[in-house]
Amino acid sequence: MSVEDRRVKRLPREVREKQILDAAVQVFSEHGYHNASMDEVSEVAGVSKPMIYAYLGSKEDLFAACIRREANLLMEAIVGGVDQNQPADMQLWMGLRSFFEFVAANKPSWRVLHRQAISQGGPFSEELVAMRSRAINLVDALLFRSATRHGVEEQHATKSTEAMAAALVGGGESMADWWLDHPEVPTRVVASWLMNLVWMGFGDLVEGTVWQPTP
Amino acid sequence: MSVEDRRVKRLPREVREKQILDAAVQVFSEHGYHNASMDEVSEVAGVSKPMIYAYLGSKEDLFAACIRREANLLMEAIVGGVDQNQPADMQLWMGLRSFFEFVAANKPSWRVLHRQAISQGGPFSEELVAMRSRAINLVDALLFRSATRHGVEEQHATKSTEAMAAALVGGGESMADWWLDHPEVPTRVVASWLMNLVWMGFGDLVEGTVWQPTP
Amino acid sequence: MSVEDRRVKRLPREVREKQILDAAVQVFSEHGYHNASMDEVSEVAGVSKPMIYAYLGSKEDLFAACIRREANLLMEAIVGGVDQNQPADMQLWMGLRSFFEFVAANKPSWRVLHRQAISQGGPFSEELVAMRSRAINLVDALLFRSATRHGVEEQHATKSTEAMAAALVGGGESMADWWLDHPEVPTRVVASWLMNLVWMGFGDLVEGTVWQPTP
Amino acid sequence: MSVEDRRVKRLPREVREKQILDAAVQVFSEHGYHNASMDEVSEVAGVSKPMIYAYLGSKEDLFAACIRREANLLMEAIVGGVDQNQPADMQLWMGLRSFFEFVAANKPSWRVLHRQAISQGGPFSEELVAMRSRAINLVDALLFRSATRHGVEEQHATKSTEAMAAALVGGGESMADWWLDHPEVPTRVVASWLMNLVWMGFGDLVEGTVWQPTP
DNA sequence: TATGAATGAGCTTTCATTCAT
DNA sequence: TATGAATGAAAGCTCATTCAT
Repeated sequence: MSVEDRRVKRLPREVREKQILDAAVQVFSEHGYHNASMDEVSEVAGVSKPMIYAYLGSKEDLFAACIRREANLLMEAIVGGVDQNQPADMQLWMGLRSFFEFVAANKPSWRVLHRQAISQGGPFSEELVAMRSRAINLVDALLFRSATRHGVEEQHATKSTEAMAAALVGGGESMADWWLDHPEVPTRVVASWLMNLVWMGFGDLVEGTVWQPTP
Repeated sequence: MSVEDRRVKRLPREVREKQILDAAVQVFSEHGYHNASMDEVSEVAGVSKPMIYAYLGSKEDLFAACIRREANLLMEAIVGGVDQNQPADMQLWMGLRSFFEFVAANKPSWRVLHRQAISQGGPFSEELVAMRSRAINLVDALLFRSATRHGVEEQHATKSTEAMAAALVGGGESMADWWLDHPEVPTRVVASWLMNLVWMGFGDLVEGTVWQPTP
Repeated sequence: MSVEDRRVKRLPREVREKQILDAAVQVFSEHGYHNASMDEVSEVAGVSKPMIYAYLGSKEDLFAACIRREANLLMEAIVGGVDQNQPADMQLWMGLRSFFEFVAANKPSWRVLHRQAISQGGPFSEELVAMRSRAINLVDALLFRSATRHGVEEQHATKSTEAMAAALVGGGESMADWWLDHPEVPTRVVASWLMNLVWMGFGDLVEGTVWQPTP
Repeated sequence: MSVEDRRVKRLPREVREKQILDAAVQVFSEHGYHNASMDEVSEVAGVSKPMIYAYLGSKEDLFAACIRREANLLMEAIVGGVDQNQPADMQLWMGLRSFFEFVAANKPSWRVLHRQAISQGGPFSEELVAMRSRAINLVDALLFRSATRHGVEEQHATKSTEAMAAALVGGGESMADWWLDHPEVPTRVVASWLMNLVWMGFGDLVEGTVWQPTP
């Protein structure tokens, strides 16, 4: 019996669950949530449909499980890449690098997270919005701490840093998307562009150098 | 036949098409592309399904038509809000303001464009990517002109400004989304945050003030 | 085009609904609720499944509609066969005859009502129990009126006549079932057996002739 | 291994079979034949599914085994409650009492027998009809003996007593059902109602007091 | 032009049943 | 003996799409 046997039998539950989730991420990332069929997932996973339902539940459940797993992996990658003892700018920089590296190494995961999850209402957005919030909060904390440390009033800082964090996260997502079509650019470079854009602009703002429309 | 009849007959094609597209945008924005049914579109439009197929083609065609129309409206709003004779920063500023105002005034359109269109593969991404490209190019042109004018080498500027433009557009989209949940913040303020973030950071970059990781 | 064309096209809704209900009664009576498949119903009806769902709703709804229709037909047959101006015994007699005649003429209806409906919990039992109640009440009213007229105390009569009515209805159902296997016996005769059994025994009871266990 | 282990291993076949049948009766009575799943039976029984198949065969077989067992219990209860040396009326009376007492003491059994078994075609009706026949024959024998003893011609008695026995059994079933919703009425009372209804009416019939429609 | 009537095709989900250990 | 792991097969339901009028 070859080691490569596509259809291995009687595996423990854990292993099968991983197989299924892997297949699901792949299929969802290729066709999108709605166009993906459970048949294809089962085929790719090398597992019959009833097993999927027995282990992971409905299609919705399966998709949610994918999102949860991938979102956790992504956040772990980012947080794991950051040294909390470093200054704020270095933390942001390392976070960005980790983010782009994760995307580069896990394109299907990213597609599921970015494209599919957002567009499906209710049940999933919760999972997704939760992760997005974590990311935004992470960045927001950095910005906020940095801003107040430079003398900006707390009250004034609160909302603007949150919105900027949202913009940064969104900008990162957008750049990651752009990068999918320009893979020849090293992720390091892409990260540095975003870093510069955000950190310098933010620094200026904190120091009172503000752009204002000429009236 | 009373003047009040909801279902008016024998209307010219243009009017019918508008009715249908309006209904489609509404329905797609509420339920998403896949969960939207042609039945509901026809019901909301007050037009029978065969008419929809006769005038706008398949569901895909209909969705594409929605995107095209809304994307054009959005781009027209942005371009129309910008005075090409103004300096680059003012153009960007007015563009941003117009963008956020459009979103505020056309939430369903925005939802269709931002959430639904992105997540559907192939057929639509073309329409959508086209519009996104127009937006990115618009911004890129501003940045590029400004960068080279300040002495940055063209070759070096090309990719970085494009990526930054992508980041700006993505950041704008993300902020627009954030704003949907914080409508009490005036769009003017949101626009100014993004403007500052981008323009100042970009200015520094152009002038050689660059953030670099401490090695 | 032959008049006998199995698949006639573009019929008005009413006609299709009747076709579908007819087919459903037949199929449900043959295979039972659960073993009946919507595919077979659609095949027998000469109508595609989507029409069934469009017109009659889910399988449950369809079954409920069958029961409702057949139950009404049965009750109408019984009530229609009874002359309210006749004395109680004649009313009961005519009701019994009509009942057995209906069963003889509509065996599938009866199977659906008697065998299938009872065994399916909740949703249907309501429809069914409603009809059964009507039947029991009908009989109960006859018995009760007759009993009190003969001097039995109201309070005492209430429960016993209701229970007896239940027994009569159940006995009727049971006899109808028995008759399905002995169709050579005229329904008239079967009806007379039940009539005698019930009416005579009831009459004795009313007159105080009571059987009691010898202690 | 603790004495308290729910799941005891290596039990003799008899015990396992009883466990399984008990569980099956419970589950079938709760959900009905079709809605009951083998999974639930195995869960309730505390026995894995393969064991069920090994011991009792398919779902149909299992159900048939339930019916057989419960039917036998019921018939044993009835027969065991009757003293064959008593006169016919007392035998009938004791039988009725035993019947209602069994129903009161074994509601799940009764539900399986009365509601579930009847509605499932072919395979089970045989088991069920067999028991029903035994009951009808039992009653029929009593009635027939009593009728011929009173001078009714055998030929004439044959069919009518059989049909009446069917009616009595059906009436009993129906009353048992009625009683499930009126448990405050003592079974003794219910039994006496049915006894009077049947015995008195039958007695009249035997003595030539016959109800006849006025022409 | 306009539509009620109609369907092919496909999807998710469930279950009785059986391997392999 | 006993079971966790696994599946073939089918059922209910929906939807985009098109006739026939």
